[in-house]
Amino acid sequence: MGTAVGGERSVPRYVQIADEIVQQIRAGVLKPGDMVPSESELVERYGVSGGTIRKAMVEVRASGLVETRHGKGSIVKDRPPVRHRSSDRFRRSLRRGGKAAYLAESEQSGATAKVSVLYIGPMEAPEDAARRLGVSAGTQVLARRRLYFRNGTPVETATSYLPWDVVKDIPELFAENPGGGGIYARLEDHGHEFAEFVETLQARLASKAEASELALSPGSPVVHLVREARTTEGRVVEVCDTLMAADQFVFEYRIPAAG
Amino acid sequence: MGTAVGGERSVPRYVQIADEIVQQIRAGVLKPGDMVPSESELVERYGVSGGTIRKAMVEVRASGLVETRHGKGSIVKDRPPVRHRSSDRFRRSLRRGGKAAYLAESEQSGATAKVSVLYIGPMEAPEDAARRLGVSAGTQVLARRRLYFRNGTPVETATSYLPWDVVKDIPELFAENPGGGGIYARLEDHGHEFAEFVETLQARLASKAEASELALSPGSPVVHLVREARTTEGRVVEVCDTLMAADQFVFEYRIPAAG
DNA sequence: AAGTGGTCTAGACCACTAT
DNA sequence: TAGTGGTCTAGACCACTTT
Repeated sequence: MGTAVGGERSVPRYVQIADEIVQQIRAGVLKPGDMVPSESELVERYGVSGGTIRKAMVEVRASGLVETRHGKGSIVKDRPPVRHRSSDRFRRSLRRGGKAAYLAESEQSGATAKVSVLYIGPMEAPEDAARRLGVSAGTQVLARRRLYFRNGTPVETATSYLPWDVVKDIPELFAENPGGGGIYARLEDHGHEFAEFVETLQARLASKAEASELALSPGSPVVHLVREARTTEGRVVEVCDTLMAADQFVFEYRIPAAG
Repeated sequence: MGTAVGGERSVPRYVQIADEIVQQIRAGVLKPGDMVPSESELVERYGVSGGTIRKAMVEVRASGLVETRHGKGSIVKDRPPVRHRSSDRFRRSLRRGGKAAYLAESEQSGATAKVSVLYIGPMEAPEDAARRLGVSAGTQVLARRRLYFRNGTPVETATSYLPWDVVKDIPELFAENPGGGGIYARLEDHGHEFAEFVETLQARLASKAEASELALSPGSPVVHLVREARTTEGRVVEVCDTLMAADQFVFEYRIPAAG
């Protein structure tokens, strides 16, 4: 029945249990790849009801140390060193190497990387992208939608929007692999010289749909990053809208003091 | 009893209810300052048990649109236009104005801003800050710890660490108000010319302690930003470690394409 | 079929806030 | 004191995974 201890300690039992489990992971008692004991086993071990264990596991999941799958159980996640996403990645000199920024960065940090192309083709520009491109909402643009994997798990979705008049004469931009240096190199090949990239970031919790696309537990934080690529003529020729699992990325920006 | 509908719709009842409440807020049926109906009232209205409403309200809180206080209820939050934290804030020309970056930015977006100084004085450098400053851990440095408010609620904590040999001859750096242009202006007054600022950002969920310091619901996302201020001599003369409520900030960075 | 997590119930007691 | 959210229970049924 509803005994409800409460009076003794101010910290709730489910938090205590969650902390204990998290500590076991951090201390290495539970190693990456190990299964966390099942909820019914935890009910026995701690002598509490299922609901309490359930709440505790919600907390444990929020720590990001564990991944839970429905009929299976909870498994301790690998803790890959987070990827360093630097503003240097758009420097012209680093594009010459041939590899796209993502693959280069990932392999440098010793992880396997994969890109899966979800869609390349015409699309009516969403409102935000249209505004940034300087066209009216609903105008047809080229969309390039990708899903990025790291060590086999999806970590980032990205959709690039490019004005149709810019892309219509550049067939490489319709290919899955646009060639060495990525789409920015192709755009510069065709006379669009870049002046700067402007990135805006906002962190928030993933929606249900986003969480499932990135294989995150609900309530996981994500970073929403939108990049505008501006040419020396002052035109935005690409808007890239990306959503990233927050625990997989550290962002680095260098800001010159001059001016 | 445990009837457990389940079979009919795949989307759980508590999610449906949460979405309905969130929609009412977004549509303006519930306006900022309004109280959300009490949980027991929602139990009646939706004909479900308390536990289901409870879970729904957890979802609603996760949206960031609502603030819940214990014996009181849930109130619809003001949705101030998020503050645009631009990389321009460190340009020398914008420092001359006299105001510190934070106050200027906030007032520009029509919000009341306040800074509360928590501590200014000597401190043993934490490991991360020491490494970035190029001193050994535990070395004495000057720490300046502040709490920033926006419209009366805390949104950001920031701690600056500066090497003792740099600050010992600059008395203004020990004052609550270091004068026009902030500490960067004072450092330049004393011959430390800045070359660049390097910021690293990571988003994650707030710990229990952090949540209470920033008056956030547990499970709210925060952004951890660390800035290094580098002089033309290649020395890091300040490390600023800040923690921000994620929903209060949009970050903007401009990246030159040259190089 | 057995075991796992996911949803839901109906009711208890506690702690905080108002009056 | 009345009303609110916060914790907890004991048990039900469902959906997914594995054997």
